[in-house]
Formats: sequence, structure tokens, C-alpha cells
Amino acid sequence: MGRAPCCDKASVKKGPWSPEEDAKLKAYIEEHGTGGNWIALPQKIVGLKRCGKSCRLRWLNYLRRNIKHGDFTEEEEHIICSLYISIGSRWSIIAAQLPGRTDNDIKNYWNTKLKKKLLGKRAPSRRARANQDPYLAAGGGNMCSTSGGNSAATATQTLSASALERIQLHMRLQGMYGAFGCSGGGGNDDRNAVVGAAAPQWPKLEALLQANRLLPGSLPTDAMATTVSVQQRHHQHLVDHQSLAVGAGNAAAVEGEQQQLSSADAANYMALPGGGFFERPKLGFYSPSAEAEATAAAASVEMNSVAPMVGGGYGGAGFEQYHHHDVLYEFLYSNYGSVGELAQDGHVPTLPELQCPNGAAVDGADEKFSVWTASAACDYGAAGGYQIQLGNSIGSNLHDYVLGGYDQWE
DNA sequence: AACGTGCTCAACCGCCGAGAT
DNA sequence: AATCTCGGCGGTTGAGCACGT
Repeated sequence: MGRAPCCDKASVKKGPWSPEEDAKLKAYIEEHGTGGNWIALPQKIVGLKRCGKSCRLRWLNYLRRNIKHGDFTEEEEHIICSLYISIGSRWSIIAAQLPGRTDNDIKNYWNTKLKKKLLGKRAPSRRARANQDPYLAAGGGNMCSTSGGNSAATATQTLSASALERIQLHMRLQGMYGAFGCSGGGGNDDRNAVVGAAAPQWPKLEALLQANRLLPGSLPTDAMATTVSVQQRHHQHLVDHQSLAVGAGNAAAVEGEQQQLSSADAANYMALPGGGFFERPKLGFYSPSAEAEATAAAASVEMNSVAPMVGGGYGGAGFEQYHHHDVLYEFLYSNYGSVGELAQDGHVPTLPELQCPNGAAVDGADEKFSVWTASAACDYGAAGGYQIQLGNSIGSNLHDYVLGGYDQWE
């Protein structure tokens, strides 16, 4: 047998907290602490008929000290956007980088404001969502549905709204990249040319992170890699250590784009159709410093972002390159306003929504989509593969190493 | 003024891994 | 080893409010 039941769910109160309940919970915790057991906590507070989970949520999101409410700053927005692009909806990890902000706050802020600001679209009304295909209703617009339209029955086989949002975000930014006169490139030569002329990536975020001592003291300045390292106690959310290693001048492990991988390397790298190799994520906790070890309870993200992000994250060689975080910053805070305004004003080429022209099935498509591409159309392979026809003619089979993203190799 | 619609955000729900029994 | 709860997470919901017609 396990532990005793935590609480009588029939007798606990639900719904909004009253000021009296807040006062009781706050007074007790400030005097006695949580005791390390949230479930037992409400039983010790006279007159508080709440579930321990509810108490925990109320305390963490509202009652505890140093919680910031209200408008997010420019820097906070930038961090949220950058991290969302990099790691997706890991709100707790993102929140760990924003002191005083809760994951719930950030999640709400993203869903209600930032997403619209970036994607330039309105969320469908709740009524519309209730009547719509649940997948379309998730906010994706021309999302790829499955099996010729009966997507409600097969929604679990589609890409998640989150993943597609990230795709669309990258598409938007990539469109802006083009608008700023940066050729999309595509082949290896183009890629190198673009990268060679590139400015350092994520300049503002990097400065912010360094200011918060989140970056290692010394960073390579010539490595053409973007590393996002996340440590989290839950395996469920391990991203841990992923290195994108592509293109010329890259980490020593990738010595030649067309070079055959040794058997040892093959376990760590994956050849990409456009040339180059993709370094498989290394699982397990990544603890670059004793300080990080000491604070393992609080998730942290370490970003080494000193060179152009290629392919937009964990992606692969052969995809277009753009400096999406620079663009992101311009996008958020420049004179241009939202993307929607941009498109209307003609400053930015009309960007294609992710479309699924033939409505083919996406068998086995998982929700994590870690590479974003500039695509005018997507085309699904017949054997469960998932192929995106790039606008720059780089067709890339994404089946094995794109769909599934960083969770793919867990 | 009445109604419809959209927005915000606190709170809930269900899931999962870790750990206790 | 099996079973169960706990703590934590991301996704979703719904009440209240604001705004437009």
C-alpha cells in the first residue's frame, strides 16, 4: 500500500480565493512555512477548506513575496520570446529566468498578448473554437489536419498548436529576414556566405543573461553553434544539452559536411540531407558550474548564443539561416509594429501560412517540431515521413530528426 | 440600454516522474 | 516489485470586465 489519501475532495472548496482565505494561508506559511507537505498544509489551517494543490498554486502564483504582476518589460518580453522559440512552452523554465514572474503569468502573457503580437493574428473566439475543428481552433490558421478533414478524430496525430506556432513564428521572422535584404541562401555555399556576414546572435538577450550571471564566464566566440542547455529536475522536461552543429567552421566534431561518420560518431551525429551533421541531444543533467548544481531545484537555462542560429534552433544544415533574434527584437520594439501591420503596409512580403494542400495524413507526427523552415507548402511522405518543401528548393525529410524535436531521443 | 464579442487571468484539470510504503 | 500519493508541470476553462455595435 502507498500513502494515505491526501484529502477529501468532496469537502474542499473550489473557485476563487477569498481575502480571508488568502490571509489565513499567507499568515500560516509566513509563520510556519509549508512544512514540505502541501497536502497536509490546509488541514493545519483552521477554517481553510482547500486542497493542498490549490494552496500551493495560490501561494506560488499570488501570495508569496516578490511576485511581480502587471506589464512585462521589454527585456522580459524578449527573453520570453527567445526562450519560447528555443525551448517551446516550458513555462517553468522560462519563468526561472524572470525573477518574480510565475510560469502561469508568463503562460497567460504569451497566450493573450505576445503570441498575437508576434504572429499578428487574433485568437478565434471561444464560440468559434467550440464549433471548429479542435486543431484549427488551437490558433494555427491553416494548420495541417489529417485524413482528409476528420481531424477531430485524429487530432492526436497532428502537430500541436504550440509546435506550429513556433513554425509560424519562424516563418514570420524569416520573412522579415528576407525583407531586410538578407538572402535566404540554401545550399552550403549560401549558408556559409550568410553566416560569414552575420552579426552576433541574440545580442540583447546575451547581455541580459550575462548580467544575470547565467552565462559561463568565457564563451567561444567563433563556434558556429547555438547551444541551449536546460536543466530540470523532471525527466519529463529534460532538454538538457542540445548542440546544433552544422556547417563549415563548426565544432571539431563536425569536420566535413559530407564526411562519413565513424561508427562512434554515428551515435552522436546524424547526417542531414542538405549536408552536414546534426548533433543529437545529450541527455542527462548538464551542470556547467557548482552554482548551477546548487540551484538545481530551480530550473535554469543556459544559452550560449554567440553565433548565428542556423535553421532556427535545433535544426539542421541546409535550411535557411537568419538572425531571428535580432529580427525578433526589431520586430517587437522597432518602428514597424506588429507583423500584421507590417504585412498590411507592405514592408514584409506576405508569408505563407503552413499549409497542407492535399490534406494527407501525418502518421506518427509528434508535437515537438524543432526546426522551422520557410515553406510555402508542406508535403507529407507516404510512409509516415513528413517532408517540407522549402521555398528555396531544399527539400528536407524531417521524419526522423525534426519531428519529435528534442524529445525525440529521450 | 441591451446585446454580442473579445480579452484577461486566476484557477482547475489531467498527466507524469519521483518517492514513500 | 507493486501500488499509491505528492509535487510539479503544461494545457484549458470560465467568470468578470471592457469595448463595439
